[in-house]
Amino acid sequence: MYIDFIRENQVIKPDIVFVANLAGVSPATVSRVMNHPELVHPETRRKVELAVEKSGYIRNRAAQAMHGRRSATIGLVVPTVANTIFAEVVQSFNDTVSKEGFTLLLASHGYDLDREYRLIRKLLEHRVDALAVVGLDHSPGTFRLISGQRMPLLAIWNYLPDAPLPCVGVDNCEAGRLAAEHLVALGHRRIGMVFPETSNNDRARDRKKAATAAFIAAGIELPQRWQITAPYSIAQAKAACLELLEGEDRPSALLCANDVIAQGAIYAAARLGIAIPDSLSVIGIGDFAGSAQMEPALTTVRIPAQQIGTAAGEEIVTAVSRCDPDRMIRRRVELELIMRTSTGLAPELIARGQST
Amino acid sequence: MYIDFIRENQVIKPDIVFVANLAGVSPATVSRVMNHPELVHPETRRKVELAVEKSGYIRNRAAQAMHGRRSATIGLVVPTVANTIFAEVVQSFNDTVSKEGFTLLLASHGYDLDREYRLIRKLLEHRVDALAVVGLDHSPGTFRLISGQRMPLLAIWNYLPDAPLPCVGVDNCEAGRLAAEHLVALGHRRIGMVFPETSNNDRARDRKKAATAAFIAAGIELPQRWQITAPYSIAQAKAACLELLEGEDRPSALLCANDVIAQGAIYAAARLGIAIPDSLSVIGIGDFAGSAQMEPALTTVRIPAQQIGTAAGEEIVTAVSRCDPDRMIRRRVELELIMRTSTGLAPELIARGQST
DNA sequence: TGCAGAAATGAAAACATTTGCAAGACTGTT
DNA sequence: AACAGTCTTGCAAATGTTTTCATTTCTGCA
Repeated sequence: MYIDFIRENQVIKPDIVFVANLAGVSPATVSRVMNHPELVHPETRRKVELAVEKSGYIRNRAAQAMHGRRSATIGLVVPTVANTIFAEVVQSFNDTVSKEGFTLLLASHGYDLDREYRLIRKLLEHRVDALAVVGLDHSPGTFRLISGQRMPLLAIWNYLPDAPLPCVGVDNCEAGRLAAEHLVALGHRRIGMVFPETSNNDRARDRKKAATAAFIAAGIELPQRWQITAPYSIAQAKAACLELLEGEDRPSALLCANDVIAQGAIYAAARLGIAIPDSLSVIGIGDFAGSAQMEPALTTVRIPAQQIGTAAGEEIVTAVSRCDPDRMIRRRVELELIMRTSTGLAPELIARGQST
Repeated sequence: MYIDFIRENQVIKPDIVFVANLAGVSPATVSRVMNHPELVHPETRRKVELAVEKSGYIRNRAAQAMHGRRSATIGLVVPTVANTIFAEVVQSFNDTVSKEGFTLLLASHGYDLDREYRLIRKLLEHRVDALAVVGLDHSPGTFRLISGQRMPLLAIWNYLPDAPLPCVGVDNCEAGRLAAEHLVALGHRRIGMVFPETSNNDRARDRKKAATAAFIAAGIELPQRWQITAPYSIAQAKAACLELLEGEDRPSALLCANDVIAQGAIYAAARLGIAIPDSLSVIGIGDFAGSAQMEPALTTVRIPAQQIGTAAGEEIVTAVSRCDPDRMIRRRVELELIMRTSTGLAPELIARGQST
């Protein structure tokens, strides 16, 4: 099919002037057909489109980007895509911006903020039209880097009223508080918490702080031996919870940093034959895919990942098209406590209920 | 900090000539410092690096790509990233190519091959240095499009000895066969299968075909009422399995297209109080994150996603650096049956064992 | 000191496109 | 038929790099 364009054993990659010649017009006209079709006469347009078709021309975005125009790419930096956690938000964000003609440049740093800095630099080298990052916690270098650029930047997943960055997401403090208050309302007073290392993760940090505050406000003590650390991995969370739950002296409820950890906790309980929710309540945060279907179904604070991804995509697309990098929107997405069957009244209350 | 570079209220984005002037060298030298540092005198190099630092210069990959050099991007097209299915492979693929300085352009088509075509076109516009796609099933347009490009292309996830594309992955026929033979070996003869729509999904199709063949070879009939369809969603798979499993006339084993569906099946059984594996065996394919930790732990055919992602990343990086688009490697990654607690002897056999 | 060869640098062309400007081709009106 | 205005289109400059080639500078050796 492309045999016409092979000369002297050399494959000619059709460029805009090749197409122009083929159509009998100037390169400028071809460019206009690609970018502002309304400016060219319908008949000419048809001729050009035919030539494009015939030559198999694929326009070069690099050259376009070089001209100061848009690169039609958007950078997205996430801690990881391997877990369910961000996969959904990546998906819906991608869908949204893709619909508007943008392509996603994805980078993941594995909760390493130095690596994040380097990745963002690389994305800037590619002249992404906008940049989305997860969370509000970033290295000083990162903040310096992006403040030097005149480019829309958006933090997703987190919301804070006084965030230093435009953001679309949820209030993680509220998430922690909601989860804690639910356990308090059910009468639990012997409470364990399972969180990952919070030093590079503002989401986990906020949740933990707020949950702790809520418990203390309710006059509940949080013994150190029930505060454990596990990364966002079902396997490691399950292992950590097994250790915590075996033996007699265990909490009556577990507040988990997210649903992945909560899943691990539930499996650990199942393994040990601890009845949920009768002997142990487990609450997560996130409401990831599958949490609702588990048996027992997981009580959790729903973070509408899809909604966040879509909203973030919309915000970033409008920011790019308005060419207004300083638009400081902060959009808050609502949380919701989803009560399912993994939490129940504290065993103490049940016992008392039975004895009366 | 960048105040030096603001003139007449106009922010100057430092380009290579700006840096060159600042360092008192020519643009060519700056370019060399960035790309072939060994060619420039250490002292000059230091001066340039200082100027780069001072000006906050970020090199423009678009301009670089335009020069026919590499764009330093690799395109990856997946059906979806929302499920656990491909998330792991995306992650390890990204990690691998990122280590070599490439950035990932990600696109997802939601199992729509026409959309896949359009996305690939867009990636070509961005002049990705190489392209990876999932599976060997693609539209004729896609095949035509990529065969016209002289660019490394790699199919990941699937392996076929006579694949029309270079590929790195597993043999899905073998996966289906392994799963089926395991159930046969356990004595099951009343077998149900839960698969998604296979028209746009060669992986599911191969698995199903091979499993069916294995059952038939073992003289097992597959009544239509036990062959059900459910997409790769825990919720929908659970719903479909609930319907299949309630009532008396149900199979003794379920072969699921992947672990997501198997999870749904297990939850459905749990909901109905069907004992696994005593009354029902469930086998999946994939061994996704969490499958090992479930209670009961899922018996499955392990697809080493991480290994595939890494291997694919390596292959594609060498293909790019060798500039050899016609390198037709086909790399097969080994499957492994992982026996856990979700499968057991057929109830009929247990009963007979008890009666003797 | 002179010279060959190596090392370091600069000048300028090339890459594929977009767009401001200007010119040419129409349209309808007087 | 002349003219003003509107549509179309082409010319050419500009975009930010890389790289070839040529030139200059340096090094070691006679």
